[in-house]
Amino acid sequence: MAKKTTRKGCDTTSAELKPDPTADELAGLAWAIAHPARVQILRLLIKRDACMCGEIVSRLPLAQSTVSQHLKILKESGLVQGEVDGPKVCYCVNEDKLQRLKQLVDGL
Amino acid sequence: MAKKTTRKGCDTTSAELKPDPTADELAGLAWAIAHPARVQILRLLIKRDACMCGEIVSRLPLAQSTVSQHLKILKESGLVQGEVDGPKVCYCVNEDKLQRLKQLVDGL
DNA sequence: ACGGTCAATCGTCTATCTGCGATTAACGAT
DNA sequence: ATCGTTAATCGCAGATAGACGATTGACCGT
Repeated sequence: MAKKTTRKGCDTTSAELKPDPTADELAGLAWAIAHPARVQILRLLIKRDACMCGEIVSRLPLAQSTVSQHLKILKESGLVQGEVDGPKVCYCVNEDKLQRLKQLVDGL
Repeated sequence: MAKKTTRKGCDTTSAELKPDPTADELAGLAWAIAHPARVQILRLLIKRDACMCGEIVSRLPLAQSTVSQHLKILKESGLVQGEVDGPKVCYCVNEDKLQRLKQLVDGL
């Protein structure tokens, strides 16, 4: 079987999938910004309009716990990192990861 | 304790959130590629290594129905469009949307 | 008209996301 | 040591994603 016409000269015998680690990397980073609230949070941090969780809460129509959750997701993606500053936490963008995201998207 | 009562009532002081429609737009496009399988599908279509659903199925370790679901999501995002070609459907990338995604990410 | 091929949809199941209030934990200041 | 501020976590609920097999639908050939 597998008599499908050679569509593009590429191996028609099913190359299966290559490990393609960048697919997971890109998907993970994209997932981090796949929610409007997280996009807005990220933008606030990029523009340095906000830095602490409380500031973000006051700018978004979301509860503090919800914002904290989104921040957690952003942190896990690596796009954002938090520096403990006393009882507060100052969040800032991880420029390297942000550039990596741009690079991966641009290379699509 | 204090009085966290009027949580949403005391927001008037700050700028709240700007409508920021691009946040939703970016989140929507990011969501489309927020899954490794969809990243790989998109890449196959970009490289034109594959065009039909069946071809994609043979390259990914996923069932046909699952691939069809992912294609549906990609279509709904606008990144991909399908042209009916007889009993088959030839999927191809919507370059405009792809460029828009790159633009939005780059503008972060 | 009838199969055969291809893709979409249906139904189901599990796992995760999203949101919130309430609670807990960490820290600085008094 | 205690209090007030700030953020993280817990527990709960509803909604949705993700995967699959099975079915349905569309279309081309004979």
